[in-house]
Amino acid sequence: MTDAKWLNDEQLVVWTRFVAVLQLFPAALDAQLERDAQLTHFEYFTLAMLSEAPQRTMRMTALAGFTTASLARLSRVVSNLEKRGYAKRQPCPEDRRATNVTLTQDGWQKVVATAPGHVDLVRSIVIDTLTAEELTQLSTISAKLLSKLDPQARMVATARSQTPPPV
Amino acid sequence: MTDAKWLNDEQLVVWTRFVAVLQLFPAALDAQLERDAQLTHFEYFTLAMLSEAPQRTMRMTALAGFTTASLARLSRVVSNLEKRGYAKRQPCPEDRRATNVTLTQDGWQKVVATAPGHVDLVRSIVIDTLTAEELTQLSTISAKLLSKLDPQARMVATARSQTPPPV
DNA sequence: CTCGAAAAGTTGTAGCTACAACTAAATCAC
DNA sequence: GTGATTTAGTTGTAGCTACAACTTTTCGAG
Repeated sequence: MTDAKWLNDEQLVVWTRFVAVLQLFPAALDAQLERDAQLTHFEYFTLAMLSEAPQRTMRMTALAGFTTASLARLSRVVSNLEKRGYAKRQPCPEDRRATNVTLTQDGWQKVVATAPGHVDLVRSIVIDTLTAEELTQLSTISAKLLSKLDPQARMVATARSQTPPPV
Repeated sequence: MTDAKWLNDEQLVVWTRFVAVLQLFPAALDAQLERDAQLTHFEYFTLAMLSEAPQRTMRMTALAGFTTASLARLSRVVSNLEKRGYAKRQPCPEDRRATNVTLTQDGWQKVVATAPGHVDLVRSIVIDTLTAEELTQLSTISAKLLSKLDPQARMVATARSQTPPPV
């Protein structure tokens, strides 16, 4: 690895702060969504990704990529969403190993109903707090971190399309 | 809340990327520490904070502040660390509601042994990946986010002192 | 003083996640 | 073609965390 053993004071401050962000941010997202929509952030994000896919349908593996999750984790979460009527699984005709997940009408409406409040939170914490310049910086920095965290970039560039509900 | 309903494309990219970081970073930290030292990142961070406290001792509530955790969570983790001989609890004489946690000799050695490998990871993902300028930016941005995530700033500025093992 | 509220911790319970083991289908090599 | 490997997905199990309920002690008001 690298040579220097410890972090200097400045580096330590950055790191410590960032660790706090890593700790608090997911909790804040979960708290808002759980309170307002009885969804974890991961569940919401999964529904949101599905809502933007063509036909609102995606293969499990693709969805796992978009949500940066393991197939195991996604499988459990989709089962749960299915139980609640927000998603539906169907065997994929082209590849009989694969499974297609589709957002149901209820799932779509859930996303539509939930998105505004969630976007408000994201705006209030990130978008409206940082300057345009800082937002750009965060974008660049995140991309660099991701290149180390996920070298093969399984987490695709998030193909955009369609109309509303985004993240 | 704010008025605009959706995020524009740029904002969406930033947010999506950042969500991926939020997802992958903790997993990477846990994976390295679990593999090399049979510790979660939260456990390691707890030990590291203790290692820098005067007397290597802190009240539960203070430690909860430094680790940005709830008392409930910390209590369980400290119990576990105690079972493994890395920490020790003692009733606080000044306030009989309170509990002091102390890093044991074993705990200290665990931190000393674990820190280098962990610092390597942190360097390789963050410190060495970003330019000095970007590090400063990340620091500023993190501070701004924290001001929203934790307005009362329970998470103190991480009083520094003593010698090695830092984070 | 003394009573009600706040602070410091702990713990039961339910839900989520990681890891590993496992099935089934598609591919690749020869 | 046929067996070995890889890909897609599911599920058992153990461990971690959040939330809420509950003690015990301290503090503040009157």
